[in-house]
Amino acid sequence: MNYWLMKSEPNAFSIEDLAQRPEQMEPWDGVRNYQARNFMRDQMQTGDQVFFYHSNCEVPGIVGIMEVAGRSYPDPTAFDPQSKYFDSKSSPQQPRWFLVDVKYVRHTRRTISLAELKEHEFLENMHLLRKGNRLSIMPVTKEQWDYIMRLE
DNA sequence: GCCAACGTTGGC
DNA sequence: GCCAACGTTGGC
Repeated sequence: MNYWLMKSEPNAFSIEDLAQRPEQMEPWDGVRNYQARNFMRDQMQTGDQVFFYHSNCEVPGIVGIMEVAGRSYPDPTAFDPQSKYFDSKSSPQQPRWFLVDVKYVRHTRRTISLAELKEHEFLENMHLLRKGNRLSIMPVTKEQWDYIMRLE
């Protein structure tokens, strides 16, 4: 089993949005970064555990936990000219962008803020905390995962 | 709103 | 292949 962190701007899609349909799978669409795509396409497996991270908001941080609900498949929004994620260079025959479905697990008991995460030397190697990091999907080690769970 | 850091694009 | 210009991310 792998561990991940996935960012979303709560204005666009928040943990509350995800929690509204706890039994349903939600497609994590719109990712248009190759590194993030590769994680989803090549490495994510059903049952992987994921931190839901709110970015670009008042208190950026980890707000919940979700689960990968299946293997990746081509992102249909890339084929849809009406979608803001449309990419003419991606076709069903040769898809460029992939996604996975995710499933709500739970909120964390509180927001574990970016500022707080930065205070922990143990976490200094997290992708999230590295200078200039802009990845929206990144792996988390089991050790980092367990450590953060104990902060909660 | 600012701006640093980064990724992508495209001319050469 | 280089690199300047541009667009985006995301903390602050």
